[in-house]
Amino acid sequence: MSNAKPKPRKTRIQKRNSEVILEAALDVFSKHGFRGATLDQIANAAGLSKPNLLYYFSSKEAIHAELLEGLMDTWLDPLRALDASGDPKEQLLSYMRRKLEMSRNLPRESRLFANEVLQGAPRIGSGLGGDLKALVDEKAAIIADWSRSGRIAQVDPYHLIFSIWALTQHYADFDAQVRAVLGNEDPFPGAEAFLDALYTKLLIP
Amino acid sequence: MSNAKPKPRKTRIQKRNSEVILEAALDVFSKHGFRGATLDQIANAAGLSKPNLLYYFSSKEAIHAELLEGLMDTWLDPLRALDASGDPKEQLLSYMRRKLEMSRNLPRESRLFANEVLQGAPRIGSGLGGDLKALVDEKAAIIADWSRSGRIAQVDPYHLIFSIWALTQHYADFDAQVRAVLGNEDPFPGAEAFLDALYTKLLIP
DNA sequence: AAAGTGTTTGACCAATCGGTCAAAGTCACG
DNA sequence: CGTGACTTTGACCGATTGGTCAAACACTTT
Repeated sequence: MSNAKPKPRKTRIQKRNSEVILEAALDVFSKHGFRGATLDQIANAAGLSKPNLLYYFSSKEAIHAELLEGLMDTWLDPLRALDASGDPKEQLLSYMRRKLEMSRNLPRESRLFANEVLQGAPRIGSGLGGDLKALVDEKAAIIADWSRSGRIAQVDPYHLIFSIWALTQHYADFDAQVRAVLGNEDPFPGAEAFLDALYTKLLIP
Repeated sequence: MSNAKPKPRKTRIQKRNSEVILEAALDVFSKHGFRGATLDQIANAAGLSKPNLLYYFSSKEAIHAELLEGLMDTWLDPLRALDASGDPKEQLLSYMRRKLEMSRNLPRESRLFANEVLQGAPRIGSGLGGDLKALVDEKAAIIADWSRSGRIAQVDPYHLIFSIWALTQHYADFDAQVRAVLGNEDPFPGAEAFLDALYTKLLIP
């Protein structure tokens, strides 16, 4: 509240080490959750000493907060790209594919969010109620319009968005379960084919 | 490996306190994850002292393990009920509805599993690769038969099952996010209507 | 090369963690 | 009522945790 962190990294070393720390922290936090992660693990993964970590970030919470904040934008980008003037079915399928690709390419980020939301989003609550809700409301209105004008089937736009989140992130968040069932085969090609068919059929007016 | 825990509770007090402890532990573990939960929290929630907890369970891990094991059956029951001789669409929709109902009525159980799987299922790995995989393989074969005989559309049975897991459990596991977007409105009626339409359309041959 | 700024670390700390133990208390039952 | 088994707990322990601090080190600038 009182003292805004000095975001702008000044020196070359500061920039490099901050990035190294955030990268290591993403690894550790996504694997063990906030409470399960330790500063020693992060410091070790970053190749720095623990006091050195705390020279760059004032606390464990500060690292976690900066990670989440920095990721939020990336995470919501695909939804932002949903274009009211595009072809409805194409827009929604492309949104789904982008989210699925993010699950494949950024599974740690997905699990970081999942850990946070699972436990009630205690450290991000405001971000969900604010930016996220506003964005979803805006895009849900677009989808509702598409439904109303008969360009896609009648669907609840909120649950449609939820379904895209759930189905795509599942492959990152529940990777252990998916792999336990499928063996070590890459699930993403099959997932994309399935989801393509699923949403194509759903959206037919 | 060496010494099987004496499962059978003998006295009345033992039965009662074991249940109280497991109930409290479910609350705490599902809210904070294994690492985030403390014995003091569980003891406090159960209304017992910490040493008293450890009189009934030999360790924190033992409580967690018994919780997971006891829940696994309940959790897989709806899938077990999938009947090869029933009507395909009705069977699958009814499986989905049961899972959705479990998300509504047993959200703590859902989050307990989610926490465990999210972190790579370190304390349950064998259960996933064994019982779960066998059950899913069996039911996937049934669904594949339905597809092959043209009674439902051509769908990958594994991803169909994953989708039911993802879509139903999402409402329990990501409750914080759902509520942040929808307000405090109950999401389940809308979810059921949406999922009904989704799977009805998907399964049409 | 000297001074000042920025960086790194070993040693340390209070708090909390899971878990132990001996002693005290309570219960069932002959 | 008395006795033996069952139950409860306060005090305690070693390990780990997030975090501090002063001193050492390195780098840049003049």
